[in-house]
Amino acid sequence: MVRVRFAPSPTGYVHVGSLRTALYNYLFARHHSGVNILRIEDTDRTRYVEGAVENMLRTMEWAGIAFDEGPVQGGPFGPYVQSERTELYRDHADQLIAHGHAYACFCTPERLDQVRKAQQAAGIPPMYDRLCRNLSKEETDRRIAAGEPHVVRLRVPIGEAVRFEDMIRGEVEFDSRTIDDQVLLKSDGFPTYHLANIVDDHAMQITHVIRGEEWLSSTPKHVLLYGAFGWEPPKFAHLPLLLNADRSKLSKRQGDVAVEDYRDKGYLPDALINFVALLGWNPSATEEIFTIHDLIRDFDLERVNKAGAVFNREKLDWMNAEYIRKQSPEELLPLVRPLAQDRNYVVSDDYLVAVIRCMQERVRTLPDFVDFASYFFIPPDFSDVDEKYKSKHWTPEAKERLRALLPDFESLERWDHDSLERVVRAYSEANGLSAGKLIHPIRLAVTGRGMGPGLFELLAVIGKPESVSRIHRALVTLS
RNA sequence: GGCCCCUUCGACUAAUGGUUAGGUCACUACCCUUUCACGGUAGCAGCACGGGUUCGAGUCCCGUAGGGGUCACCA
Repeated sequence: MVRVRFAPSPTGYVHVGSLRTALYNYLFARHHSGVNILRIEDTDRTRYVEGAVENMLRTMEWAGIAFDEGPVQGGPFGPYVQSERTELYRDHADQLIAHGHAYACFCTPERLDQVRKAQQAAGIPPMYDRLCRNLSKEETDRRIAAGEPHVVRLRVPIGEAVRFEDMIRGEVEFDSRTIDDQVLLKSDGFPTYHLANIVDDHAMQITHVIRGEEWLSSTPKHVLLYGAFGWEPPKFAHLPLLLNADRSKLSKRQGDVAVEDYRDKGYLPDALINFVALLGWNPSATEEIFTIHDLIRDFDLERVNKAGAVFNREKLDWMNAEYIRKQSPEELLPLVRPLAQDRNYVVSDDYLVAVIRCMQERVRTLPDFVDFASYFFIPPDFSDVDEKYKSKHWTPEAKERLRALLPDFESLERWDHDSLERVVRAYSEANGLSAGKLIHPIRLAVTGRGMGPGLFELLAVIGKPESVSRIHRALVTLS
């Protein structure tokens, strides 16, 4: 039975890289009819962020990533929050010490800092100098009994090759001389990531550890820990990193990295998921749009790439537009409604649906529905009018034609697309001009813009009284 | 700097050792068209470099260069 886990630390928002890690875990679990587990890694009390867990839960739900075991749904291996399992870690640290695989270290942060600086100055790799590694049991016990602050460190074997098989990269080997005597238990009694992670992965019977490549270099420590406990390590799969445009690790400084940012900017969850799924993995290379079911059916860790992938916003925009086009206007309504509300646009559902239908194939994100087409909600004020378009189409002759056409509009009984088109075409034919000579000035007068939906459908949505009055008004105010 | 990982169009990627190196985004042109989009057609553009193995290398091996990650009582 495949059992995988997504193990975020609650830092306040969900990084898109974390989203992809969570997604791959989810896809892998579902593909193999396995179990997807959520575990909160909150062992750093100094980084505690109020509400971060709740936010993460909400974001995962928005993204459609479900968990079979976790803090919300519980499960046979709980609790699924590390800060509630500290006793377990302490017991295991003791066990390690008892078997000689770990030792207490009394070095102060100040001393460690000094040692590190000296090493850097000397040009040698900064590592713990192992001062406390060979303290006698008596001295150790005495100092602990005296209440001296200490940490517990892993006793890394000397001169051993540590190797493991990575499902994505193949065999990876480290010389244990390059591995630090890692702190396992901090002086506050909380475990570090390394200890808690291994203890929990084993306790929760995790079969595959799927995580970001930034963990690759600490994996030998984990392998050593499994060995020290006498446990069989899980299979590892280290995912390539998500990158900025300059190919550095995707970071906050260079744009949006939080899933919440994309949600708030009007990206659909299915689009984000589809996009992020294809960053580092591709099942066919000819198809780009995949439903979550497609992804589950096709997902295969063996096909995950080794190299990092640049997060390309333009392709995400395109994909989001694809997803928006695939929805029905009615499905989009509840997503657009709050945006209209935010801008104090008061319109009926029917009206909003009509606007959505007009704009659907012209937007990339949800807010575009209301921001690209504010004229559906409020009259244009021409403050940001396209001067080129205006000078080309808002000529004295054009205004004359509009004045002449207006009575036909005012007397029009059925104000719908076809009737409007008939009237405009009839007029232009009768006067020997192309329909564009009428269409553009009307568009400008009614919308204040030189682009947008077809004029007749747009007028039909805005309605007769408003359209006619806007034309009248433009005729007097717009010079 | 040590260690580890990586390297196909600008970006995401495909290619049993035998292809004119394919697709998608972006970009360009054209078509459609009342504008903008959508849609359609075409185009631009890539195997980091050097050796080796092989009849044949993007693909296997070695090296070089470049990029990245990591070196905390953070995860």
